[in-house]
Amino acid sequence: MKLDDRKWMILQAIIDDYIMTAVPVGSRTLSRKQGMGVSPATIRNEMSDLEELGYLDQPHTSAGRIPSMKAYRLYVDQLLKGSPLSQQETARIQSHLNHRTAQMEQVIRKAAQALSDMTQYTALVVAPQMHTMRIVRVQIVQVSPVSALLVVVTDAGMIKDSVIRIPEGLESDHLYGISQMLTEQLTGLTLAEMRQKFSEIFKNLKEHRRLLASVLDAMEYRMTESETGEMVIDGGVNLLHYPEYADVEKARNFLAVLQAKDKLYPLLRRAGGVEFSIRIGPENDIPELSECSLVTATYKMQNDVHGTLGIIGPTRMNYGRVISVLDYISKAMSDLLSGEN
Amino acid sequence: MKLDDRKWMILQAIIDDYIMTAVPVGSRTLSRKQGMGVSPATIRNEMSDLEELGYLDQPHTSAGRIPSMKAYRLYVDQLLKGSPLSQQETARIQSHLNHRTAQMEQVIRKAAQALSDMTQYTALVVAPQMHTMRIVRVQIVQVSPVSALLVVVTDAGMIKDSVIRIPEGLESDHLYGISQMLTEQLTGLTLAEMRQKFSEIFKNLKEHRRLLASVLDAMEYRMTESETGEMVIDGGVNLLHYPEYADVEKARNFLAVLQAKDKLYPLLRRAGGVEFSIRIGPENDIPELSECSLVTATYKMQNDVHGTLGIIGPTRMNYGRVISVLDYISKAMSDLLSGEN
DNA sequence: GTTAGCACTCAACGGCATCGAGTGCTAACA
DNA sequence: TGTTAGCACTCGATGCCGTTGAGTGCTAAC
Repeated sequence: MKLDDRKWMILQAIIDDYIMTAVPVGSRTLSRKQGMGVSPATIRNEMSDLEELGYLDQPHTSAGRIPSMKAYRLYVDQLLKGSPLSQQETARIQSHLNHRTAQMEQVIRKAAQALSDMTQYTALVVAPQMHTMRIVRVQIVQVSPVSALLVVVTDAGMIKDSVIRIPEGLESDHLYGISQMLTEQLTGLTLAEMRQKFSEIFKNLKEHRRLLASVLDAMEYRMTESETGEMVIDGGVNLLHYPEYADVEKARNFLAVLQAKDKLYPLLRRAGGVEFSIRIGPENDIPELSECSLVTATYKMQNDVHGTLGIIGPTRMNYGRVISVLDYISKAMSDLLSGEN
Repeated sequence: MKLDDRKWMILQAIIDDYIMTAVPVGSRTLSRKQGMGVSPATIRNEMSDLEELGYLDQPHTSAGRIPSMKAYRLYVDQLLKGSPLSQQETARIQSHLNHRTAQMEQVIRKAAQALSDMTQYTALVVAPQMHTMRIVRVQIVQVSPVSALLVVVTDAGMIKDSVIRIPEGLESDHLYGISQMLTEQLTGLTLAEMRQKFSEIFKNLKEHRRLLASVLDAMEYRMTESETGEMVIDGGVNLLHYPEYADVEKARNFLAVLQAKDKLYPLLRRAGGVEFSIRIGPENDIPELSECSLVTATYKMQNDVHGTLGIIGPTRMNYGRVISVLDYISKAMSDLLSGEN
């Protein structure tokens, strides 16, 4: 049996309808739709075929049909034209993003807000992985007799700072000097390379060991922490609007998964690099999310460094819109982040 | 009619029971409890009195009684001894807090986690208000030819940084000098005073106007932003465990309120300063939270600067435990934050 | 190949009886 | 006078139908 034009049109109509209503769609409802010049009976025959082909499921005998995962797959692979956003919509996104967003963290947070606001699903945004970046500048700023702020700037224009404890009695000018030295020594190195370099520095330098140990410690911590640390989730509550989560139990489980960022993180990471990735239902490996789909896109910073942003929603999500929004926002983020910093 | 000892004991028992089970408690259930040496009939009489006195409500004729707001008020005012935490519990809190928490923001975030983890309710923590603090140090660190990191340290030991745009062609040493000047000029000033000082500086100084404008702009922004910006909420999902939120509608509304930080913020602020504040049901002014109670405590930084932390839970929350946990964590935070920074 | 007709299925809904925890009242008791 | 046993009553919760209606599959006619 082949998926001819009419079958394809009917399948498409079923998916569209189900995305809108979350209610199994029956032959009669479908035939009443304009443009569908056939009787319910005909549609029933086609539906029966589509079910046999694996594109439709039937919750129970006397209910309508719902699209199967296979149908969604086909749908997103073939059907998507990603209609461009209206001017009002792009303006709305810009109003989210344009408000004082210079810092990485803010860009990420605002982007997540924009995403969840525009799609009404749940948004995820992760920062680029630190350890692929190279150090460009290191600066230690004294903030009290015993503590300082360590500022590290990477080639992607990312700024990370951490409070470190310093030995008492160090002068501000001294720290400035050490900063210069560190910048000189570490420029161009990645995390892994940096660690090695540090043991060299340790060997050659007798002074300031405690200070340098603090610095190394903080740098390593910040760089690895960002593995799961720099993920922002927004609009988790949005999904509670959909009938799929009319049951509190389900809602709670879903929100609990969002809480466990360390489980979510690899999911986003894995999708990194590709422009778009769509995982429908069980295609994502978290069992609690087997009734959700995850759509991700990539944004870029300088030097080919990239991060990921994504949307989690019910499998019957509005893929077309989600892709349009992701597309627009990822580009907007890239612009913000790779512009002159 | 007076609230004699037996009435008081019965009321107490009802509240305790209701806190545990969320089910209206009846005379028979109560009489079966050990230590209650009277028959259900007697208890019924007492209950009837207590209802007349306004301490008990009856959802409907043939249900048990539930404590009224007035009862909770009495309960928390008189009954609370705040039993100290067990060693396991304090250890668990410490494991939340001790992990690399030097930075203000982290302390706040971790404290919120600890709070929600230990109580299983929803935790709120707000940072101290910036504008009560005084500037101790200002430092501008170049991070690229056109941008710099502005670091401001306050007398409470709080560190704020923001990326600012700087005119091209400025040298690192130059920025260092300007930082020194700014530190000198601004030390000891609050936000309001600072603004004035700046116009003075502007008058006397012809150079670097664009840079200084950026600095002022960023400082003002950061200081006012922190009004609602520095609030962390954790464990919003926790409340979905309680039968009060078995309805998704209610759950969603609750979570939506948490989203609107700007509404929550004044609530926490208002309670600032007092060691403990307990607002039961409608005593907090947010209608959506009229079935919740808010318990807050205060933590201190250096120089009498203080922030607030609090718990939101159902009115039938375990006040005793909540107070114990708040007490412990607020003290732990104070220790962390007012220690040598 | 399409459509009308028809018997069949099954979740959803509403009515109805039952159950049981709880109450208030009264009368007996210490 | 306070306490308790007994009893009729209330009312939400639960479970059991019967009905309804959207939907299906099959068959026969167009």
